[in-house]
Amino acid sequence: MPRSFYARDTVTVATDLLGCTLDAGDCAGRIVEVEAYLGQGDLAAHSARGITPRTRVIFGPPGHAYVYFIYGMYECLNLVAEPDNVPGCVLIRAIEPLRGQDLMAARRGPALKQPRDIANGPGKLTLAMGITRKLHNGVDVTRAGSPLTVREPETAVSPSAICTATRIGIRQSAGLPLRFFLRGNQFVSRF
DNA sequence: TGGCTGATGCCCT
DNA sequence: GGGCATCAGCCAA
Repeated sequence: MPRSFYARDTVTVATDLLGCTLDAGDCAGRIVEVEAYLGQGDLAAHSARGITPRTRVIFGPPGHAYVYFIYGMYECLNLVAEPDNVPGCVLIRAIEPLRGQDLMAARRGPALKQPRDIANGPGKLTLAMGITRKLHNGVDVTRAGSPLTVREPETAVSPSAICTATRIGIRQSAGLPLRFFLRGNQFVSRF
């Protein structure tokens, strides 16, 4: 997807990312669940307290990856939205595996029981796809040859197929309807 | 089936 | 030093 795709308001980018193919080179999947983190009035967003060494990329140009470390052991992937200097990003929470399933399952390790659990959560997704701060934070996902790219949906997503809910695992601004997922998809983390 | 908890490290106050 | 955009295993029902 071109940079203009990401240079829009965060909620629009979030819903339009549903159905897109996320490609990490040796594996790929269909985005089925996302959350929007806004620049203003959203205390759950890392950008809520301004620019810090960690949040710098969220304030940078759109179409870049923001990867952060959480709970001492997990990485989470976001895609930066909004024009340059305006904060806003989309957390990628779950994918439906399309390519490299065996590799992803191997990366997840022996704890993995069912195929649907390969990447149905932000920490599982980055582990399965080999996404890390060291390799992926700040990379331009619109650049050909980037270690992380996004393509338009293989099958179109109709607006009626998108469910809206509150975000998972946050305390502040918890009531905002900023989580979006594909209706009935078995690879979503929570229905 | 659902709730609780330990693991574990970084960021920011 | 407190809190955190998580996960898996354990326990009680």
